[in-house]
Amino acid sequence: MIEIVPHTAVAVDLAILTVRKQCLQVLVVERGTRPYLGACALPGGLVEADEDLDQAAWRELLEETGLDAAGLHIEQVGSYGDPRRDPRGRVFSVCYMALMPDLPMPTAGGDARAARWTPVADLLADPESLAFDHHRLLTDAAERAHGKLEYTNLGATFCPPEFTIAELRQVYEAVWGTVIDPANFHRKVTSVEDFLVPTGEKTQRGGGRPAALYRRGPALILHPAILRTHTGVMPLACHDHDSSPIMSDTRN
Amino acid sequence: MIEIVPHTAVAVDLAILTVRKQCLQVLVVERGTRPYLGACALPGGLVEADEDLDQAAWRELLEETGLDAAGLHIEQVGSYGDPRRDPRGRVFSVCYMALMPDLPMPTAGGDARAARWTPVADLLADPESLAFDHHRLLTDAAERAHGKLEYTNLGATFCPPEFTIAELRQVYEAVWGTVIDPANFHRKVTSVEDFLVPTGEKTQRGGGRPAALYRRGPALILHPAILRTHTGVMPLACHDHDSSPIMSDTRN
DNA sequence: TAAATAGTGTCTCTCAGACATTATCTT
DNA sequence: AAGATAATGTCTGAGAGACACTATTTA
Repeated sequence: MIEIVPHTAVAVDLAILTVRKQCLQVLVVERGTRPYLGACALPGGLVEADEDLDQAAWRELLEETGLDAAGLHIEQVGSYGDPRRDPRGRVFSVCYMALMPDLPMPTAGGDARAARWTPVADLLADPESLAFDHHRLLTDAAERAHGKLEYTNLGATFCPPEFTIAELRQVYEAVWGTVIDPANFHRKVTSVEDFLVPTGEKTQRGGGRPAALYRRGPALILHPAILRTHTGVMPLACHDHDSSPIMSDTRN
Repeated sequence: MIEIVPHTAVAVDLAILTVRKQCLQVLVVERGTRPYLGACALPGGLVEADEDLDQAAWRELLEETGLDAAGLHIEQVGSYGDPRRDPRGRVFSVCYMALMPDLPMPTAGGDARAARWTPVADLLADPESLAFDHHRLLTDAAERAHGKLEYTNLGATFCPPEFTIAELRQVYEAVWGTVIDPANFHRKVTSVEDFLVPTGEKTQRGGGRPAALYRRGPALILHPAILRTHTGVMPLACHDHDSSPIMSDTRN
């Protein structure tokens, strides 16, 4: 019954997202082989013989970032199977989205390819900015991330383990490209049950009154969702277009 | 760079959903080959050499239902790649969800397998009810359908081209397993811009005052979403567990 | 002190849910 | 007339957005 399609490969590609410098950024690698030699692409690789798709995605994430799973979120976005999407042959690709805080990467990953953070908006603005059909993959991943923030607590996965409400708000503003009223945002996120857990500590990272620190709470689904109608639209451009290699990492 | 994983096949499986007899139902086929000979499964098949995933899904839908695309909605749900999900070898599967009105099927499909509508709730209640990992595929597809009704106008794809608001409401009640206040539902769907287009005609399908007929409007995204908090929960059981073959179709 | 940021209070508007009321058909 | 269903009206409470105001830090 099953007839094997010849030369069929299945790959997993990752849209590893973070918020750096008030801006949604994605980890891209510079390709060291043909085709698309020298072009940017989402990191990824073939699924191994005894691997599940999720396992392959976690393995790729570890290889690229050197970071372990701790607190990260990973989620399948979709699959892509155009017969001509890879000139070398039939390669199906499953795209995963990973959300992580703006961490300094321990290593540059297993292979020698240069990995760098790049603003998502810049890549989405140019359909030719990424190899293969990765522009479409990134479009879908960014849209998924946008939607997930509305009705889940995944925004906090972009923050360090302890964070202020202002830091969380800046995540939402970066992902959505909007300006959010600080007062209303504060009231909203603190009123939703189990969304935030106060640590009792305070920080003076900013210039003004110290802010309370929170951890991500156990609530997964937000009800009602955070977003209704959005009013203020922020200039989507990032303040800093630095696509620095992840070795020379600087926290902001 | 690319090393082909041996014996890799990619299939597309379909969760073809409809609302029949006040109940969300899915088209299942009886397997005519091993493994899982005689068991029920979601219809599907291998992606052909020159096909995109979406094309393969549309082709399978046509083969199973004999119906053309007219007004139907199809959407990728997810991909499944457990190495042991198919005992014959490595088969990745991409699950698609299709939504259609309760139509009499022109033919029983290309092959001789018996295709029948079955209540989704029955299948979900028993993890062993479907072959392979299709119980999980159906779980994910049903959850996707549930969510999509909240913030899109896809509920209307379960209805015939012209429908009454009561018929649309019964779709929502069937998919969500809830009781919805007819008055509030009427006010909601008629107030959302471009959600429904009145035809100007009326029908007397019911016993009371004739209802106005509508078509599905051009609005794709509902804002705000229909569902907030749900109160009334309906008994999920279907009034009729008839899993009649699609040849002997009776409209309700 | 001024500037900056954190956090609270309050007003208004929209909308969901509950439910009464009216409208129009069949029997 | 009685019953059924369609459609509208009205009240209430929850919550979003706007924005004034207070609180607590640094320069």
